[in-house]
This record gives sequence, structure tokens and C-alpha cells, in this order.
Amino acid sequence: MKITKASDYALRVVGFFATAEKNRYYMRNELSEICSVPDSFLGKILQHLVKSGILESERGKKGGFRLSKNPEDITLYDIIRSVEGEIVINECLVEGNACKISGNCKIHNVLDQVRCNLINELKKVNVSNLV
Amino acid sequence: MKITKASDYALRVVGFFATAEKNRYYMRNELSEICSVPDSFLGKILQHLVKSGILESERGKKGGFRLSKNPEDITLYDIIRSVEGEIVINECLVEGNACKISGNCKIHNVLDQVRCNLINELKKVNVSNLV
DNA sequence: ATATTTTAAGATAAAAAAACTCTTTTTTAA
DNA sequence: TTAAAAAAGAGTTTTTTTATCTTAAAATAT
Ligand code: SF4
Ligand code: SF4
Repeated sequence: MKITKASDYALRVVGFFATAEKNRYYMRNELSEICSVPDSFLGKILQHLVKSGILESERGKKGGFRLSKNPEDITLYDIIRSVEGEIVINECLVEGNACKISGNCKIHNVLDQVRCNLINELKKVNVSNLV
Repeated sequence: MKITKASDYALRVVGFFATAEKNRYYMRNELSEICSVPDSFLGKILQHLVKSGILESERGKKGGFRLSKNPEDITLYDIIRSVEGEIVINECLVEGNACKISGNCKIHNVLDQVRCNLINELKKVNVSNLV
């Protein structure tokens, strides 16, 4: 019942961008230093964030990463979702992985509700709330 | 961001007890069969549930497991807490594991809030709500 | 008392997931 | 055309989850 380290790292980086110089590109190794995230691992995380449209990147000299939208428009949910996929709380909540009892399992229904509430909580907080 | 299989198994077993014959002892292998949980693994899970006072056990012939309190007085939180320890959402929220930034980290504070809400959600649902 | 049935406890093993690295390719700017 | 940067993906290590096995202890029936 925990977010992964990758998620925490992603939150740190995106959180940093909210305070950082607008529009400037930051290189992976700069971000690694600033946010205390292992450089190579950060590579993968940044790729996820780019792919889901939270960051944008530019290759080559003068390249790097920067926010691709306003901090107000990025929620904690977006970031966690981006690096670890959909939040499910329990395996049976993901399409196709239902256990044989799923149909009328009250636990299933309750956990689904808990998941909705959790996701809504995470959607309530945006990156500008982190400065 | 998921509960463990052990938690789901525990929920199934305790959920079953809510519908089962009151006061009767059920053996580990009966419960294993009924709830589709690997027998040996269930042993460990039942031990946790006994240790935290959700179930009570009796050894020897006529022995087994049964609820040690009313279904109304057992919450989903109690069960999950029993088998996987305190819910923390992020490592830095557990005493002594704070990262160097913890002191004034907004992410930390927000996740702590999310954790509280999640725990409260889980406390709202009791086992009798599962029948 | 003794055999039998059952949980308790803990060590250990296997499997899966998370955390992290490395290498090669592609893109860009100077 | 060269140097610097990210992209992509394979590969490794570590940690956690999941599960089993073995031995001990307790309770009961005979
Ligand atoms: S028992 Fe219920 S909650 Fe657990 S996996 Fe099956 S459907 Fe989901
Ligand atoms: S950066 Fe903030 S949230 Fe992440 S581990 Fe450190 S204190 Fe916790």
C-alpha cells in the first residue's frame, strides 16, 4: 500500500520544476543532482513523464527537460499514474484479472470505492500546491 | 499502490466468518478450501489475525479458528493493518525513515494527508458491511 | 498415559516486482 | 562533422511478496 520510489522521484522532479526558471531546459544530470535521484534511473522516469505530456524534452546540445503545461494543471494523480500506471488497490479491480468471486464480491466493490476516493484525493492536489 | 495478496486473503477469510456459523471453529484447511487460499500460506495469515485479536484459535481436536469479536467491530483497516503492518503510502512517513528534505517537504505533508484519508475510509467499512 | 488432531512458530525457498544500470541509437546545435 | 543530449530497450541487482516445510506445543478422545 505504497507508492513506488519512482513515483516519489517523479514528484520531486515535477515539484522542482514548479519552482524553477520557467521555460528553461534542465538536463537529466542536473535534475538528478538537485532532486537526489540516481541519474540513470531518472532517465526512465523522465521518459514516462514526457510520454504522458507532463514534461517536454529536447535532444542534443541545449536540450533537456521542462514542464509542458502549467503547474496548476498537473495533479499528483497525473504524476503517479504516469510512472506506475493505473492505481488499482487490488488486482481484481483491473480489467481481465477478476477472481472467480468478483461478480458479487462485496470486498471487491468496497475496494473499488476506496480506489475512487484515493484517486480523487490525488487529483485534488496540483503541482503549484507544492511550492 | 496495492494491498498484498495476503491482505485480500485475510479479507476473504474474515468476510467468510461474518456469514459463517457463529462460534463454530473452522480448521485451517476448511478455510483454505472455502476461500481459495493456499493452505500453508493461510497459516501465516491466520496467525497474524489471531495475534491482533481479530480471530481466536483453539488447538487440538475440535480446534480451529473463529471470530473473537463482532463483525461490526472489525474494520477493513484492522484486517489490512494486521497482515501488512501500518499503512504508510510513502517510506518517509514512517518514523525514522525521513529523507533529508522531510522537514519542509510539501509532498511529504500532502501524502501524509492522503494516508489519513485512506485509513479513515478503510475504518468506515466493517466486516458486517461485507455480507 | 498415549495417539491423534490441530494450531504456533520460525526457517527457508521460489517467484515476482522494484530499483537501478548499461549500451546503442537518434536528434540537435554548434 | 563532431559533441552533447535524450530515447529506447535490454539487462542486472536487490527487495518484497508469496508460499512451503519442519518442528514444537496444545488439546482431546480413547
Ligand atoms: S475475493 Fe473479492 S476482492 Fe478478493 S480478489 Fe476476489 S473479487 Fe477481488
Ligand atoms: S522528497 Fe518529500 S515526500 Fe519524497 S521522501 Fe523526501 S520528504 Fe518524503
